[in-house]
Amino acid sequence: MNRASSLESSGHPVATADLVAEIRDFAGFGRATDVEDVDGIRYFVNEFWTSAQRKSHAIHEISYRACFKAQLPEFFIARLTRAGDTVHDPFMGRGTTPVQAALMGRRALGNDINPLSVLLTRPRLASVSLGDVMAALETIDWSGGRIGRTDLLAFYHPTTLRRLEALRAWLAARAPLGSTEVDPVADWIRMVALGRLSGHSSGFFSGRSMPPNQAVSIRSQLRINERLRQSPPKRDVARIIARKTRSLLRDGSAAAAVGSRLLTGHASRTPQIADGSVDLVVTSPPFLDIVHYAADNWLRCWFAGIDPDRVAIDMHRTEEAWTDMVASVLGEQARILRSGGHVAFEVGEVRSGRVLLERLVWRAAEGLPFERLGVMVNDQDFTKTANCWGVANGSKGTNSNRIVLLRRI
DNA sequence: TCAGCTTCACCCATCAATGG
DNA sequence: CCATTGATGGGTGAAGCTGA
Repeated sequence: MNRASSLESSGHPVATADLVAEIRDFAGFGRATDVEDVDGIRYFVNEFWTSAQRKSHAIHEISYRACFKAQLPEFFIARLTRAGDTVHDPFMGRGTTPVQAALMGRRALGNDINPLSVLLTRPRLASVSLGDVMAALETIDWSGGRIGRTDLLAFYHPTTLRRLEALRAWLAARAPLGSTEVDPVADWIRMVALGRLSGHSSGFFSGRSMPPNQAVSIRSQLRINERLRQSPPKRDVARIIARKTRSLLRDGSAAAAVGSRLLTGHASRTPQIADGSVDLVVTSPPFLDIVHYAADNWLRCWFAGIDPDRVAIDMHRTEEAWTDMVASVLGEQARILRSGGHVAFEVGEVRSGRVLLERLVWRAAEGLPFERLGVMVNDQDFTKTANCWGVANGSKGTNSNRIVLLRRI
């Protein structure tokens, strides 16, 4: 079958015969790809997708620390798969890859060590409507909540906290953790609530706080309250959930994702996925010890009823340990990929560009059944949270997507 | 034991861009 | 107009390490 010349119904060209040629010849933003060899690795530098914020499907817009733009998986899914093919992300985070795959009619697989990932991703692979959500919110007894943790009053007005406790109890009955029999509407409501727990506007349950992708400690919140002379305002939890639901669904939802599967475990051990059953892997691992997922997620763990101490998120401090981790994950991807399938493995520059993680990934792939096609660098300006500590955008931290491209032999 | 050094743990609390 | 979004790193002091 000549995949290179076929076009699927969505209009995306599929399964290019030569990904490297397409990247080399790419000029979608009026700029030619800069190709250079550094220490035997071929780099392709260009702007490959838009740098503008919020240009992908609205259903992606849930808060999570460290997530790539949906345009990244879209770029590879469009070129390397066709409708019905299987796409996997072993480090799915908020689930950008599986959700984008489902939106494009692919079978979506995903995994993450953090149990929050399934809670944030699964509801967006189901078919839920605003009407379903509004109706369910009507059935909740909002006055029935009992405050368990008074320290959370640093974030919430007592009435808000009682409402959140009522919602937690309702969720525990309708969509218990670890159960496969969850009510998809309750599952959706929990996903939305997890993104509204803290923030800096009236669309969040808390008083003014840091953005919800990095919840501050109780102590810090008390200091913020003092400095701003605020006490947390009363919030209409149901109204906030309804409003965010409307926003998330404004572009529609994923057409009931067929055969999707989400796992909670190590990226290097996914025995639930059969040998040779995957067409494309698009992923991005944690970058060394840069992002502290456990600390960021304490408030969400409370809401969801997850014991944060039981979430064993590995931190790889040294480059050697990190490279070993990547090698074991790539070994597992080699097992589940079909011959001719691809891996797009994204990293960023860390430690002010002194550590080039893509070189470590390149080395980790050595000896595995992969053809190493090169490193694609998506180079563009964007703004980020580091501004709040006076770190200028574009100067420090991660400012580009660097994607190691592999083809399964 | 201790000086001298390195590493670790923790704290901090924006603003530009975009879309409704 | 206003709500919402976004892959930190430098400063600090404690703790750890090394060699005499």
